[in-house]
Amino acid sequence: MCHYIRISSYRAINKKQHIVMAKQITPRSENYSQWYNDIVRKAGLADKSAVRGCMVIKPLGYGIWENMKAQLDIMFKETGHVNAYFPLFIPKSFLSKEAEHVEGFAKECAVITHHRLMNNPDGPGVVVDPTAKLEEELIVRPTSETIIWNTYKDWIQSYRDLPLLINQWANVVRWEMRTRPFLRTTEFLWQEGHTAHATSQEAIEESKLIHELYARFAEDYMAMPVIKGAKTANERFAGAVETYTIEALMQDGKALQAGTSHYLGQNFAKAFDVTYSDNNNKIEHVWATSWGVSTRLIGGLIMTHSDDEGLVIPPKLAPTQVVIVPIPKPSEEIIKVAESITEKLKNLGIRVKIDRDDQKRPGFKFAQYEMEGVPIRLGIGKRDLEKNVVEIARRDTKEKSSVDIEGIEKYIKDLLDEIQNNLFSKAKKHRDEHISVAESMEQLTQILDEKGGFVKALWDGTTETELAVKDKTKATIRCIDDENTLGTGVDIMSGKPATQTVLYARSY
RNA sequence: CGGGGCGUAGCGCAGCCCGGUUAGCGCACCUGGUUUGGGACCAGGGGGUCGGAGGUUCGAAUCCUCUCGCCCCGACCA
Repeated sequence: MCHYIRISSYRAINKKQHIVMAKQITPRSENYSQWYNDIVRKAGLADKSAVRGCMVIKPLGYGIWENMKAQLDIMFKETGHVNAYFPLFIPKSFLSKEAEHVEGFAKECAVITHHRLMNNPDGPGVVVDPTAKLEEELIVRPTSETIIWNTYKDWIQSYRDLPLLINQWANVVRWEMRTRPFLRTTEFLWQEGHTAHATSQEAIEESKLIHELYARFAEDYMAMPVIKGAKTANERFAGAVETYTIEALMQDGKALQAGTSHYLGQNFAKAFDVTYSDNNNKIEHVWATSWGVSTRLIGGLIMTHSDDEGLVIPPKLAPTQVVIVPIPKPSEEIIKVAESITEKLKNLGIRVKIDRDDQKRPGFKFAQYEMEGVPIRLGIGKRDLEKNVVEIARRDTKEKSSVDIEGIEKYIKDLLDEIQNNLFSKAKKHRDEHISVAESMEQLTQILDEKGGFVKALWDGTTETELAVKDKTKATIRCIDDENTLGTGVDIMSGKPATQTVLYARSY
């Protein structure tokens, strides 16, 4: 049976509409970061808040996060992890126990010094009560390694207690100089896994397992292709022996670090004196990992798929996958059909919504749902019902077609998969087209300026060279190429012998 | 913290330079009507201590001083 009766495109829009739309959302070509801000605000993902650097995550943004969280949580549990929850506050002294760790985070910590307010004796309002000063200040966690390892000390005695595989869903605070919605906010939501192992080998395997898991999540669920690799010493997490990263490429050619998994060696075990007895009753320090992804992923999602009409959400993460719009507005007859389709879709686990508003006109709603990134829109009007069809519009290609109501649920289920796959292929094509090779600094600079994206080059392995390149080009080493594609030769910056291939990019 | 810019209705802005009726416009909102297959139209209506404090003046959104906040660009970073 052929479902397609008519295919048309609504890419062509008249001049007046162009002007109307331009008022609503800045085109990417004009100003990419303004476009990003417009998407966040106008699609209703997040709002500014009264607090500097902090955002209100609105239902659409939070719905995407909930879907990400639900899937990641399944994946963590499938790999043997369990959830727990540790305090928001960390005693100041904990932070300084691991030298590199405190070095990395000290400059961006919110500090609690008092625990009570009082009426202002000199006027209206309240002031901090000076007598309520804390003996030891508390830090609002920028990450939880320290409080968790302080706890693990009591939990781990024997090799039988290992491995300890714990994740927590939490909020953290990092007092950044400059913030951007989702990409870098003062407070953000994330998950942080913290595991303890009996051997170095096991801990390394764990960190690689999660690295792999993150890449799978990014590609299969977010439809966001990523490059996997290790960070350089300079870019490593404060306190880690090795940091594995997934790096995505945004539409403007800048890279985004989308998730990191750290092998911590025995650094935290030693700092917090976490030891276990092995099966020979010998005392050893445990080996550790930590790993996290945050609401930053939503920023990555936006800059991977969305367009000048608004947000585009991959079906697997879309809070609403299908919206049904009665045309021109709800009637008893249309609602009856809509509800019957809804029922069938829900039975297949598809998230569907009927627009029951009777005020706005269809054109307005179409534009609105495109702005909000709903993957599939069904239009049902009298004209369709006469032919027993509905109009299907897909968000990714903006194609419209008429499809028989009979068997529509299967058609939609397949179409959701197709959209998911199409978004991934499109993003992958863009990413692949933006991986270049530079054999000289001139080439590197030229590629970064004209094309953007990842640029492979040989590196001599020194931080000095890495920083010199950053100074010259604003690009950093996003990760070390696992396969060392370029083999051996000389570093493009220093001219010294080089045995490692790295990927440079300007990044968020 | 450096360099730019901006605070006037929920949002976007004009007015300020050159002080002078009742502070205005678009969107949004409310009411009524006509409409309704790609962002409807007409009519009526509500909403403002002009970021805050002080000053100059008969009179301040407008001039002066101080202050608070925000945005963009850098350094920092997931």
